[in-house]
Amino acid sequence: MQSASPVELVWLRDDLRINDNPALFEGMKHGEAWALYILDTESAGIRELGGAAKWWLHHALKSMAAQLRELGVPLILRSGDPQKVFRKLQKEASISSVRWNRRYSPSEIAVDARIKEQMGESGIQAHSYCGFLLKEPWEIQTVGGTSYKVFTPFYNRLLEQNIRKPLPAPEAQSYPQGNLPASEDLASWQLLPHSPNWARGLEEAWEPGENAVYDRLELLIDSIITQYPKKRDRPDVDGTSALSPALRWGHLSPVVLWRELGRVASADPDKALGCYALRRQLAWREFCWHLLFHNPQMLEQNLRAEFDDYGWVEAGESKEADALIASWNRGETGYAMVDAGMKQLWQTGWMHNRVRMLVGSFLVKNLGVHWKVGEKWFWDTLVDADLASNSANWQWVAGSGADAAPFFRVFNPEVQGQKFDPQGVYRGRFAPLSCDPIVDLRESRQNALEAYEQMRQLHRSEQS
DNA sequence: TTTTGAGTTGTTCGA
DNA sequence: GTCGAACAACTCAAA
Repeated sequence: MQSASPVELVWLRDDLRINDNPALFEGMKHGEAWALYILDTESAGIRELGGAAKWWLHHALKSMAAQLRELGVPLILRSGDPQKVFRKLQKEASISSVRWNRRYSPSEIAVDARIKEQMGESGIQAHSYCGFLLKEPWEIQTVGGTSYKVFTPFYNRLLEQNIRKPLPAPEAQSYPQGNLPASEDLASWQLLPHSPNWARGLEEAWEPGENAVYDRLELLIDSIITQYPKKRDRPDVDGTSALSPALRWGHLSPVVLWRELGRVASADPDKALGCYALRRQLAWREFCWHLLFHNPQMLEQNLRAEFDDYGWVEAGESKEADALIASWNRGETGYAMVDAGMKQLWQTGWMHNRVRMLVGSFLVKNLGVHWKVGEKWFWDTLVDADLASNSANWQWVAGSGADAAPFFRVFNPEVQGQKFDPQGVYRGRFAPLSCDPIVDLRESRQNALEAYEQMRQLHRSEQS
């Protein structure tokens, strides 16, 4: 089943788009291109996708396959260990080169490095590109040549950078005539939930894939952006970009968004503040990947080691602990803002940014539960679950991160409700029924502050 | 090497 | 009702 001339293989991962996709663009430029997506179920350290992410991936791949078909590019689906997948594919077809856009988590870097090596041994070219971030994590450096640990100076340095021009969608090629290597059936991957189908709310809320992105971007630029600095904090209105899943799955290139915001800011002064505020948020995504790239241990460990002594409750530690965690998971804490957030997450696979902070603060500080418990739950339930953002932001909330909120900053869900959901619209939509509070806010806050004080003293005595 | 200024997103208390 | 201070020093980044 040898193809007539060697093919350009484009290995798709978190870049399910045709616009500004460097690997796809270059592959198609150099010859007949085929696209490949591997569901990696075997590589060491690769985290299995959460349920909501699997749902998204299923639909995103379907959408991407259709887009690629129009470009004349076949999409081959394979599952298993990428090394074995490539070895097999090398026997089934004559491959000239493999291209991909880089990934940055420690285990993914390891996988990609092995593939690059394997290609080298087989005499196949391997090229990687920057398509997931604005800048490579190693390109942003302090004056001293080290990585950043504080957001603001990182952001200022990012603003000095030239952000490249986006690439257009590639021109179509004619769909390959001969036999193609077999593709696995997407349905056989069983990414969709079955009995029960808990994804109905997700189906109503989202349309995975690149097609839906540009409608949302248009709405954002036409109207939302003007009010963005104020309304992005309001969970009761449609005031955020809602582009996080598109960025997570690569339906939207951060470069496209960054440049578009720059263009709009200079074209319309009324929108400039909103554009810069959203750019700043996009820079947070960038900062999280910068942090993870330079501190790969942060997926598992507190970035500030003294928090190892905090004494957070872990899952499975006791019946009482598991009951608290279960109440939080289900949105049955008795605090309407927390419960609304957790129910929004469960129903739609997404939660408003401000509410994420508040439910996080509640879990870690008021319930005294380890941030890893929350991190895992978010990983499983968010359609935009992003490894770097998730771990960096949970550590931020917990106070254990490099540039974290001071620990004494404890969100009060009732005060937050008054401020950001003044009419109770958000609470009413997602948590109309309330139960008895599972903890006392004042008392649990006091306990947290005391435990923090104890940890600090322990840390000080350890140091001396 | 030392110094200096700054650091996403909050709450509570008391004047 | 409103406003400023306290909460806690500590680390980072740049000069």
